[in-house]
This record gives sequence, C-alpha cells and structure tokens, in this order.
Amino acid sequence: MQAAEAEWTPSQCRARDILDRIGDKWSLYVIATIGDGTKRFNQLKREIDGISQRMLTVTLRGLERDGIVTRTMYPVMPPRVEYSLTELGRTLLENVTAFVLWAERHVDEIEAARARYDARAAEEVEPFA
Amino acid sequence: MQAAEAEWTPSQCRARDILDRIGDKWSLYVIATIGDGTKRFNQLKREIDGISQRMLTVTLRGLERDGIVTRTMYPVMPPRVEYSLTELGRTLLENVTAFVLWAERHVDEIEAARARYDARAAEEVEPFA
DNA sequence: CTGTATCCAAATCGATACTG
DNA sequence: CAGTATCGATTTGGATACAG
Repeated sequence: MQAAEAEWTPSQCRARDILDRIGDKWSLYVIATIGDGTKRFNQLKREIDGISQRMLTVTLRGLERDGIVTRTMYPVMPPRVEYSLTELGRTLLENVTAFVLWAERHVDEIEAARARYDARAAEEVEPFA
Repeated sequence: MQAAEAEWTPSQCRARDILDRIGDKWSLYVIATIGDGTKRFNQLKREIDGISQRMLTVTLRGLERDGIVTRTMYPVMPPRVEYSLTELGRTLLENVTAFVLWAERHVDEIEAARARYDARAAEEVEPFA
C-alpha cells in the first residue's frame, strides 16, 4: 500500500494492537487506579467513575491477558479477588502517570482553547448578530 | 456525585474529558503521525492505516478545538490545508512518543503473555483432551 | 484536494437478572 | 463479593455521494 513510504509510522507497526488496547475507554483508568497497590474488584468499581461491572471485568481480563495485571483469587466465602500490576504493568504505569499529569497541568489551557474555538465557530454563523 | 469520596482518582478529576479525548480511537495516531512536521490531509490519511476520511476530519477537529493541532488553509485551487502541532501539542507528543516506544519495547513480551493466557484458557476447557 | 452530509452496519456499552 | 449471560439502546464508524 505505502511501499514508496520509507518512513515508519506508528499506525503500521507491530505495536498497533497494543496501542489500540491502551487506547480503549477504560484501560488507562484501571491502570492508574490500581497504581502501586492492590485493589479488589468492587473497590475498583467504586473508584472508577462511571464504569460498569461488565466493562471493568472486560478491561481487567484484557489487561491480565496482556500480562499487565495479575489476578489473585482467594477461595473463601464470600470470594475475595485482588488485582495488582505486574512488573511490566508498573513500567506502563509510569507512562500513564506522566500522561495524567500532563492532562492535569494543561487542563486550563485546553479548556480555554475549547472556549475560543467554540466562540469562533458561533461567530462564523452569526458574524454581527 | 462522589462528594463522599475524599480520595483523588484520575477518573474523577477535571482532566477526565481530556484523557478521554486522547483515549479515543485515533487521536494518538494522528498526533504521532503529524509529529514535528507539517502534513496535509490526504498525506495523513495515507499514513494512518485504516482511518476513514470522516474519522480523520472528526479527530483533527477535536484536536484543533483542544489547541493541540493548528490548521492552516491556503485559499488556492485545489485547496491546500496543512496540519501541525501547536506548542501544547508538542509537549503531548513527548508523552505519545514515550508510549509508542514502550509498546514497541514490550511487544514480544506482551504477545508471549497473550499466548500463555490463551493456552491456559484452552486448557481449562479441555483439561486433558 | 479537502472536506460535509447522509445512511446504515457493527461494535460498544449499561441495565438487569442470575450464579458460585 | 465477584463475577457471567443476555438483551436492547446508544455510539461509533465506514461507505457513498456530493460540494467548494
């Protein structure tokens, strides 16, 4: 397709499906919320605003499959399951944290940019109303 | 909503909608593909594998609105439009790049983890087949 | 070339009910 | 408590047609 394209692009490399996974709706939050510690299922559910039981399960399974999260089940009643990051997961956590910090640092700047953009768009519709 | 929640979690902070934006399907690739340079619309479309015209437009508008991408239009025929990162966008690019590099560095490890997980899952269905 | 508009298919997601 | 199963609503996204 892009045989003439000598340059490397992220969307064409082998890491694509890994990037896609992290780019899903919840993985980033799950990783950030587990953090350095150990968390139980419902604890995560409470702390991640808006996530449904289903999506937490699906996301955790995906991260477990990728070797980013470990799942430890204690065969007691009621069941107790603990999640924490693997060593690999903790290297990813550094990136996630950097990213969250970036967002925090620039939240005002971005909201201002949005306001400017929206005002500009409204103006173009009604220039001098 | 979460007034009783004293603890800070990334999913409840003001940066939430910013993180959500970057976590969409294409933003990361668009940012990485524009990179330090300047790219035209169809150039991006060619280099980002699998993106449709519609989604490239939608993603670029979102990034432009957030002040991450600038759009420069030359009023010629045929139209020529160039996209590049703003200063803010370039600070984000650093995070994106770190993230892409992380994925590249660990792609083998993750694929191995996936294979292990899948083998394990198959085993549990047919323990000694 | 760089879009916008419309329509439709598919994936995603949340609510609910149920299980060990 | 920690899930699984199912279903319907919503969202997303691709294909197509068309415009400046």
